[in-house]
Amino acid sequence: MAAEDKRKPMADGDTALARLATLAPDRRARLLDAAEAAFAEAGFAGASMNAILAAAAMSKGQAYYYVHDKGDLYSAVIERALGELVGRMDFAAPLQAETIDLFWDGIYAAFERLSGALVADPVMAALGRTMYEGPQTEKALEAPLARIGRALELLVEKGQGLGAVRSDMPRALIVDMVLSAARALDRWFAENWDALSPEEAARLNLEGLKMIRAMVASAG
Amino acid sequence: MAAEDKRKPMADGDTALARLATLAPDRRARLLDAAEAAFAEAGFAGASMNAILAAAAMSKGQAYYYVHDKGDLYSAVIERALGELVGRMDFAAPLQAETIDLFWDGIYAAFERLSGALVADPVMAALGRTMYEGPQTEKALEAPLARIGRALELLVEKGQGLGAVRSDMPRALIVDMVLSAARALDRWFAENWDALSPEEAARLNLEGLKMIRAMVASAG
DNA sequence: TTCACGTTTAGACCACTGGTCTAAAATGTC
DNA sequence: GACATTTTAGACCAGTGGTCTAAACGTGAA
Repeated sequence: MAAEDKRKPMADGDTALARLATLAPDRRARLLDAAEAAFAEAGFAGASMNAILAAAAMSKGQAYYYVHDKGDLYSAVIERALGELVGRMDFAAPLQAETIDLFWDGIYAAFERLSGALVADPVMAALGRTMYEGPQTEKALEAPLARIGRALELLVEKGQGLGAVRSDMPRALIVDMVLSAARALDRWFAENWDALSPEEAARLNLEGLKMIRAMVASAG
Repeated sequence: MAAEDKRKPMADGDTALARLATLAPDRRARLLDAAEAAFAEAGFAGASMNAILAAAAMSKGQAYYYVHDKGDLYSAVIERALGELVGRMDFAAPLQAETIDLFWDGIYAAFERLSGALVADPVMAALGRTMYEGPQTEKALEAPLARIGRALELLVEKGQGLGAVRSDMPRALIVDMVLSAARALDRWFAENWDALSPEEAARLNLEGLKMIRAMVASAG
């Protein structure tokens, strides 16, 4: 607890995570797979480290050699999942758009791809719902979220440059509100998917994005 | 674990919560106060039941006689907090509004009151952030959230009647998106409050509400 | 006053949690 | 082969939410 303990606060965590990167890919995958399933099903706090390790056939000493914390493990899981997701979204088109309409169309397409991926992969969707769990996850998510935030911020910046997105509000606030509304939309879809005809689902998805657009579009 | 154990699944919980209602008000308050502080500081999972009971000077047997669960205790805390909050908001004006402008003005005023209350009471704000923690809280929140959802739904219904709110999307979805965006707005305020001048804060608050309005307003 | 009976309280106890630690095993390196 | 470093195993620890038994308390009848 002494101040001196904090001289290199992240040293242990860093070396541990660095080791994780060098772990044989199959063992690494076994660990992350087991953790991902557990977190998705029970949330961060609800998932049992012991159960994860048992499922991954990994001893405690081994695991805590490659990971400093339950939080570290969680970060690694999220980071991997996030990598797959943003890869699927592909924001190249809207980022290079030269008109407001092309900008929005590109975004519609990217979010449609994301939504499709989440609907097709309920584990990933559940994992995403985990991310607002509380102080413990919040800390573990700093790094991964910063990355996705930067990506979205780039998008908002581009939109502001085109005059598509309002410039009279802090960019970070706009990013937050868009993310939140988008997640609400997605959660609603996840919950009501079975009761929707494909056409209705498509219409609501597009219309939901238009609502978000209306929220952030520059006035006039 | 046998099926027969579930014949009356909520009986115990119900009787326990019913007993809590009859507990002497001061002891009840002592318990709920301690729990509220703990949940606000550490989240649902992070808060220690033992610590709460110690702070409330209450034995384990006593507590679990009045409450079936940690979740039950959490529900009780949220319910009490929610009661105070909705009391402060007062939606009478917008619910009786006869023009679109009056409707929105009433809502602006109510949300301004809410925002003020949350800013003035950081414990309450932290408690609110707790509510998306995961499967465990979600279950405990069903009852309290249903109540607030019904209130907001009434509001949306009124808005649709006036033509202020779009009617081409499921009402539940609109409610979800509004709640999410509003919470994002509020969280952003909580985090950036210190860096804001009062005038800027007021402007952003109003403008943020207008963004939400733009999102749900009927087209044209 | 004494007894009986339902309600309420105390806290020892339980299985399990995430995390630490030591000692052994494995793996280089000369 | 000998030595040092990296890696693994799992007993162990304090603390968790929750259960359970036994005592304390209150109350009305005899």
